[in-house]
Amino acid sequence: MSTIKDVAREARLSVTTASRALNGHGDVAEATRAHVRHVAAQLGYHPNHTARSLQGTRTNTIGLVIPQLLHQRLDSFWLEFIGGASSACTTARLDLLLTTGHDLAAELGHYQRLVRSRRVDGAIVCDVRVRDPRISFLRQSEAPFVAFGRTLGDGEVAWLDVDGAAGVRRAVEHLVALGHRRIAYLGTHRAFSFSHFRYEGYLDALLAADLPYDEALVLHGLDQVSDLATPLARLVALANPPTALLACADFLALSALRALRELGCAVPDQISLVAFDDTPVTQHADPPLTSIRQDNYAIGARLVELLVQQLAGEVDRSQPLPHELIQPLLIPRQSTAPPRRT
Amino acid sequence: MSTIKDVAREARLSVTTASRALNGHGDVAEATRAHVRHVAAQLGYHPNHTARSLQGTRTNTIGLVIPQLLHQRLDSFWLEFIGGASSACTTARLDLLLTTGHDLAAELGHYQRLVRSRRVDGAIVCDVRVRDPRISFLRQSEAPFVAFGRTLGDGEVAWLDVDGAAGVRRAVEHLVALGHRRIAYLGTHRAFSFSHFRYEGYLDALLAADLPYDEALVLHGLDQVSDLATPLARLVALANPPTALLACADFLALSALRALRELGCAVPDQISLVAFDDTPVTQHADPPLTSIRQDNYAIGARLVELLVQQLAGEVDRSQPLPHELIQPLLIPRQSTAPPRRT
DNA sequence: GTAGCCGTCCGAAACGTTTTGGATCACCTG
DNA sequence: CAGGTGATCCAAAACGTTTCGGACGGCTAC
Repeated sequence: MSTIKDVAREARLSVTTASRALNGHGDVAEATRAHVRHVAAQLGYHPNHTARSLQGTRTNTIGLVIPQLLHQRLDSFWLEFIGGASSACTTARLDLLLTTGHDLAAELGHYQRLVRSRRVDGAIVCDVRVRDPRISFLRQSEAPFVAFGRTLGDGEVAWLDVDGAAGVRRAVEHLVALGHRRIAYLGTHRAFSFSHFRYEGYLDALLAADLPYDEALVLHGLDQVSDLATPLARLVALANPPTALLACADFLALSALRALRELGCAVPDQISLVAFDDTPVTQHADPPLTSIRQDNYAIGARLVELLVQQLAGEVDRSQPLPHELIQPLLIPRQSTAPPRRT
Repeated sequence: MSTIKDVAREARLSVTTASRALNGHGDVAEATRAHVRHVAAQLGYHPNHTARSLQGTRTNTIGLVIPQLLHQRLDSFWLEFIGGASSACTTARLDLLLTTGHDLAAELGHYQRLVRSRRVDGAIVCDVRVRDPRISFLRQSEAPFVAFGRTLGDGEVAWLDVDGAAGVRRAVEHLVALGHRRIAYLGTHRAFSFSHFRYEGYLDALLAADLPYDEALVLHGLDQVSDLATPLARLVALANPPTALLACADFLALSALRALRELGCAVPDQISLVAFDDTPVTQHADPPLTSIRQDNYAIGARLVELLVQQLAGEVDRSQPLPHELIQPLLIPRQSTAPPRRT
């Protein structure tokens, strides 16, 4: 493989001039530049990226660590997200270093490795927790980063988030408009930031619709491997059972759908069901689920753009870090209907 | 950020000794090593990865370029694949550079950039074409790489592939065992290597089962945006219509399912349907689809392992490059049944 | 004619490591 | 006591690039 020294020697010029010629600097004669270009092309010269990174102090790489997805096959979120991020990286002439971690500690470890060894110029953190050690670390090490999701009390952070509370409010309004007054909530672990805000949206919406809060209608801490049959059976067996179910993640909605089917509880005839995350699986479910949609591709792309801005704007530390709240969309489908008259 | 010079100065030693102490070389006294370690820890020293890469001649990075997925949301293949690759990278102490390309030319461009600028030590090529310019390039530039899929006539290449022909043969045998004799085939563009081999499996299986080949039953060149309603209507309207449909990709199966429903053609009562790629969507479809399963996570991981072996085995160019053929599994579900007696 | 300037070029340093090829010294061996 | 042997350390080169601070010569302006 040829280096710039080869080019310089072959062109009978100094390495400096060869470099400056190829990089379009002004202080080299046009004829010389053309000559250098020609020689470089002929030799098949391409600058060594590593050497460039060492000399400059930019690696032109950003890091993304995502959770290990074994149990999350349903979720097309990540692929769309990655597609958007990667595509935005290409337009910004960056490369994306992708890593997976099987838990939060592993993810933290990866961010530490990437940042400390100067492997990346910046990072994107997703699946943000209410208190997030990855964010604490990145803040403290002063590495540029953008979070997908808000934390609580981790200080000033650049973030982009979907307005989960608003999404849930819209879902509740939709159900209330159909005539529902007993709306159950299926929540994931509230350490996840998205879960926290979606639940807040639920509480807000109840208040706004003047509906009473009933602890019996709220389930927390559910995940991919949770058994929903038992708690749902209990819900349905209540003296005053819910007429609608709001699941704060698509996999919960699908589990719920299956459990309800087994309970002989027809959707939407006996109970309505709303899902968050408008993934293909919820669309192709039977019945297709009413759900709350966000543009995952755009989210990934936008996060990269925010990071790029942060990387470019060298000195304006005085500027406040950007925050962006995206509005999700309610997509009504066949899983919601007016409640049965009793 | 501290460098090894800082460590050396602080420890009152030469840079050489500091380096050798930290890297576990034998020619440094244990007391010295402990001291250096202590100083390094105290200073929060972490070696600069870029500098290391420049000095060694390894970047410890491998490149993966995947197709832009906008129309392919259904496909959980890529996420599982990436998960496996990324996880294997972590265990091999490598990083994964992920890029997307919106077409073959763009993908080629990315491989060229990555390899020429020495950005990566090796690469993985997927979605292999029957003749593949990316593979031609990588071969010619002598970059280590592994292909997911076989090419035709691109010369000696390290590859791993799923035995698509065998998968299709099993599907046909399954249908034949149920009593089907008129089996239609829905194929994607045959430039894709997987498509090529799956179609060959179809032809083989017909021969083995002593069934006649009927051109009218075969559709080629279908993709995500193809209209299946028209060709399927034509199929169903044949004087001697097929009793079973074999789709060589999951998205084709789902499109077919929808089209058949619109045609009022019940699955599996009037026509059986088999899908390739046992993705969640096919499992949750109505009815759940009989399909051919491959372990995408394992495939991604194994590809990385093969690449790592190639990167490690410096000199044994004499050894033949590895080839691995994985056997997929037929998962019978409710979309296949014996043909209706006429 | 000299000072200043512009256009063009270049040597050397720098980025942060690792590795090469000794140097030094104490100790042992015969 | 001379020579050999280890153990421990180090200065300098190397990886491939960009940039800093000139150098050189010809031209213009006074």
